[in-house]
Amino acid sequence: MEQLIYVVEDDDGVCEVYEGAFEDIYKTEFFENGTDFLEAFAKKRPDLVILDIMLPDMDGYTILSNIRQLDERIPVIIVSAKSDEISFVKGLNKGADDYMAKPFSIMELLARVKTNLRRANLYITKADGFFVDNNTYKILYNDVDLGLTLKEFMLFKLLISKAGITIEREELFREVWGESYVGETRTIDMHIASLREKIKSAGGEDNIVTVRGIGYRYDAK
Amino acid sequence: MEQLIYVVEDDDGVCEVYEGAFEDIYKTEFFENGTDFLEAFAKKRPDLVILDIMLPDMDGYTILSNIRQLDERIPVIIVSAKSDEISFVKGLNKGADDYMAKPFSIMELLARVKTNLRRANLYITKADGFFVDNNTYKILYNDVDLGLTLKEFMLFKLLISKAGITIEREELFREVWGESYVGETRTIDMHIASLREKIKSAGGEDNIVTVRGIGYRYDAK
DNA sequence: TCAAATTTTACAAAGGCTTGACATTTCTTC
DNA sequence: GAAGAAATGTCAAGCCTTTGTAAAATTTGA
Repeated sequence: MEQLIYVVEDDDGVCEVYEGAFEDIYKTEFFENGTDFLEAFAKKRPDLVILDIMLPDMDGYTILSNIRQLDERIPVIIVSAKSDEISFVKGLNKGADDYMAKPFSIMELLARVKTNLRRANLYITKADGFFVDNNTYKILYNDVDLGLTLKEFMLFKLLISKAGITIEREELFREVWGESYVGETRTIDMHIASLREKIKSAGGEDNIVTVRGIGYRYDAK
Repeated sequence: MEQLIYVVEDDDGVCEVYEGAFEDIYKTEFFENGTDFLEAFAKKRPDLVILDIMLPDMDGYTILSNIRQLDERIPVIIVSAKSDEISFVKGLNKGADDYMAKPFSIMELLARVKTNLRRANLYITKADGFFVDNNTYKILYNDVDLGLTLKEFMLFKLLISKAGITIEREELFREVWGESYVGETRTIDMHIASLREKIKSAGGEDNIVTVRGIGYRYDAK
């Protein structure tokens, strides 16, 4: 699943360097100022933010505070034009996860991004508005808890994790129930039904497709 | 609560620098070699580890693997004598949380330590009104002693230390009782029950969540 | 030995899962 | 296009598993 990174940076040259380094690995969106960024952030959360402290319209620390108000966990890497240790400490106090002083090697930035994503994604995967939280065994749709039972959770997680791929009944049964399918009861259908029901209740579309004769598939939007 | 840092570093000069920087902020213990460190680590877990890759007796990566086997989450910052990017990547893949190439400013190390502790503390909430005292084996809620027995203490400490993460019954059993779960008696449930009871008596909310089919989880407020 | 802690037993209470009957849809065949 | 067959959707009842709780039995430590 491709991960999304927001970069807040007003220097075009730097942006180009980032773009070259990140393409093919992450999806990136660039923002020249804090206003645009915060607007986008409110609409759609990225997996990580790279934030330049020096911006035309807004103090980077203000942006950081805003981010942290909306989201405690999204990793934020602060980038500063000078190795100003005071601002570094300030950033950390405001909830930054990492800090890099320009100039730095793009390899190092890539590595830091990777580390921070790894940490954040250790237990949470997200797709298409759904958050699969393996810590709590909950799946949220736009922050609404679907209230799934364990079997439903495992079933939906499996479907989402193989989005776009049809999973045979036999495989669903084996993965979720740990047995091979006996092919006569309506057990799977029932769980699919209640899944669809709960997704709809939470305001989501029914993206679970029945593939007659084979099984089910989750289709991303 | 003062946080404990283990530093594995064989260069005395470097150790002195660390000591000067860390005193008054963190409690530090220094180890000259991997053997001593691992022995101490097995006995008492620090809140963070600073690990030099070049050691007399043992490869730093071996130590890292050992740490990760015992604990998934304790932040480990790798320190390397040369800016060798290959070993950097190797460290990250083996589960390091951060990396610093010598020479670096001590301020930067301090900052990294702080960042990593902050991040780790997102998951390990020793706050939330509860104070876990490992010396007296007491847990206080708003200065009120819960009066826990040893098993209750270990159980609750484990739950709190992984706040937000569901712990399987099997793991609870293994961590607290040191055996694998045989799954027939109500032992764990009993202790959970008395924990809930004692927390309530001390005026706390019941933040221990039952995850049916899996285990229990402590949810921060 | 006594008291506290821990474990076990037994039963109650929830909650979730499965099942079977029947309805509906889709596919096949003529 | 119609009829039959096969697969899937739906419903509600009952069963089974898991968890909560009380009390008794056992162990542990002073």
